[in-house]
Amino acid sequence: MRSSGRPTMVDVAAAAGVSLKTVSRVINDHPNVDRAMTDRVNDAVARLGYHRNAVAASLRSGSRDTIGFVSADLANTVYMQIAAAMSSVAVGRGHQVVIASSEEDPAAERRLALDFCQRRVGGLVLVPTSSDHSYLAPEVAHGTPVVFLDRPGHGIPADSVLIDNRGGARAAVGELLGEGHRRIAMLLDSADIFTMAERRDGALEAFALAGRRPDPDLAVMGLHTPTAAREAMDRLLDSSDPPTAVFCGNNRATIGALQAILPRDAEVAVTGFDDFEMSELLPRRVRIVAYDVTELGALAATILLDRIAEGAPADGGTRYVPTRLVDRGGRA
Amino acid sequence: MRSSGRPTMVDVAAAAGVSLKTVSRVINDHPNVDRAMTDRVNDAVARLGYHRNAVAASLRSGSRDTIGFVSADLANTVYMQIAAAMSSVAVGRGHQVVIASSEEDPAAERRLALDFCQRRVGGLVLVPTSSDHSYLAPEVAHGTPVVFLDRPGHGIPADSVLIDNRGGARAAVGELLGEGHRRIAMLLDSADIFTMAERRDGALEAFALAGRRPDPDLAVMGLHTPTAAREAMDRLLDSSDPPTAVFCGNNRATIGALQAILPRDAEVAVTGFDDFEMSELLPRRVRIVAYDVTELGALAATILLDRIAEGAPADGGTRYVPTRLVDRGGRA
DNA sequence: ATGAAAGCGCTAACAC
DNA sequence: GTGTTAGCGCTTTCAT
Repeated sequence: MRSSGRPTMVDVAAAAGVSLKTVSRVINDHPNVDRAMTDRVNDAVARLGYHRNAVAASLRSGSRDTIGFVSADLANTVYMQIAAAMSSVAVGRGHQVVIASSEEDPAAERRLALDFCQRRVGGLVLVPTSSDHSYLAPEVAHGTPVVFLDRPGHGIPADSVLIDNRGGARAAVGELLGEGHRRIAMLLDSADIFTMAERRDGALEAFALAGRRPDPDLAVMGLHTPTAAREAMDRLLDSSDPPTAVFCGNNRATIGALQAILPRDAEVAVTGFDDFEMSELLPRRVRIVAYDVTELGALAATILLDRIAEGAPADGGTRYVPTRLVDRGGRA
Repeated sequence: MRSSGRPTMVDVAAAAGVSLKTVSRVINDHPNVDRAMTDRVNDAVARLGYHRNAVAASLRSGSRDTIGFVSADLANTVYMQIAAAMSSVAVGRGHQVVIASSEEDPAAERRLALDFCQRRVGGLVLVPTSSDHSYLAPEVAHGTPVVFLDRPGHGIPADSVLIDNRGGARAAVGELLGEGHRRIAMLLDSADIFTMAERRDGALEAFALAGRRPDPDLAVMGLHTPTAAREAMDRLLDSSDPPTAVFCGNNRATIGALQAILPRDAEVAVTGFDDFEMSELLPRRVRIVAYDVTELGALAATILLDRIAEGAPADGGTRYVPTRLVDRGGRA
């Protein structure tokens, strides 16, 4: 073995008295290697404590068995669950997942995505923060497929995996309207966020289908935190003509609304988008527009791995993960 | 540019009419490069759409700016939060994080950890599943530091970052005893799990400090799911002499216990280890032994990156993340 | 301040 | 079935 560092295939070959190529064949489980040779090589490997250098291998072979996941916000448990689901699928197919978070910063997204490309990932899953992904065009052209997750991307051919935001919101608000609710509050984050705009539009579709118009005073947008949602809900409840129901655009809004509603035991039907841990333990009935987060991640990973395997460019197709309206809480 | 594939530094050098080395210097922001040269190179880079190949660079330089995280169970939101915190710290220090999950399978842990080493990660953070990590001894000896997270590892020099399980449990049960509770149930997972054994021992210490003995009939172990915990709690509540308080060893146990307690509105003081999303919305007071999950991940990443930076082997030290007893719920 | 040559550790061609 | 040779794309001497 060379004086410094770990043993290499050359060292193993020397120790086993065979050629470098034979060692490579044994290490990579190639067929057509003589049994005796294999044993001699394996002996030397064990003796020297040899481990294959995957970096060198992938440089030479051009193999790229890593996929990069650029989340928009890893603090959000939903994206972490997605990352976990992706990792599970990827590892099962001989890949691994590298994660990073743009923290909703377009510049960071770009930096991280291009950095992954420099490291020669086999493909990228992106939760878009920027509105233009043409900076990735050269990478896609050179064979790095991209899958957009949760939000659509722009400027490159890529697949997308989205939630059926519109349908979920339409079903939720539709059910409230069907039950006779007329004063339905809406607590939403900014409409600049794709999912929020979609959910709002779905809710409006439900009003239209019921032949009704939403009361603009009951719709509050730009709520980014549970606290903001709680304060908005408090104001609505304190008004002279409070809502009888509320539709919350994401789980932060739902949490905030409940923080306002529960202490005063207000009679408001609560429906929210996004399920959350422990929702079943809530002290009152809450309806949730739920979807299979694991499916979202697994689907994105599967599509990406298929693209990598087939070496074909993305066709720009969009897959929607369905939602369903479920009952939570109310058991206490 | 060569016929196939992406442009390389050689292509850029030819296009700019400079040497390969000059290109390398410009790309890597070396000082002492003439302004005119820099411009010519940058021109060629832009024209050819050149991107650095980080795989080739790290093969030659031996740099290793990735850290591997082998979680025991990525479906567990706590480990996902930890991964997110690690990624955040690592990216801030020019590294990236690769994640994988052993799913509590020692063989998988070994396979994943060694696979990361083949890919020449700069270091490993491991949530141990196996009880012997000597399989990593050659890697550690060759300069790959290891940090154990949440559970101690064995057989190699490595740092550890653990929660103060014992102290947290002692404080929680101690407070219940101090309030006069004498029939305190304990719902725990298997004692084979390090954290469970520690939490149980901490609870027993509290009893000892109070000069009391726990009732063995009230201690249920091996509860792996919320459902199992709920059934156990139901049985205890149905018994002739039910407990007046319960200490739950993890958040799954807490959830199960609440699922039993809330519907029947039983008068049982609930204390549980591990905080969870939405715990503040619970319809009754619940005390939680909480800790800063982000700190746990950030600490592990920081220690590992320091080891990598200093090139020094681990000293086998253990850092404890403190716990604190907090009040949750009871606002409704 | 710049360049020429060597080589990181491995796999892909091609011989034999 | 096995060995020889070349070279992946870059960084690192060392020379100029």
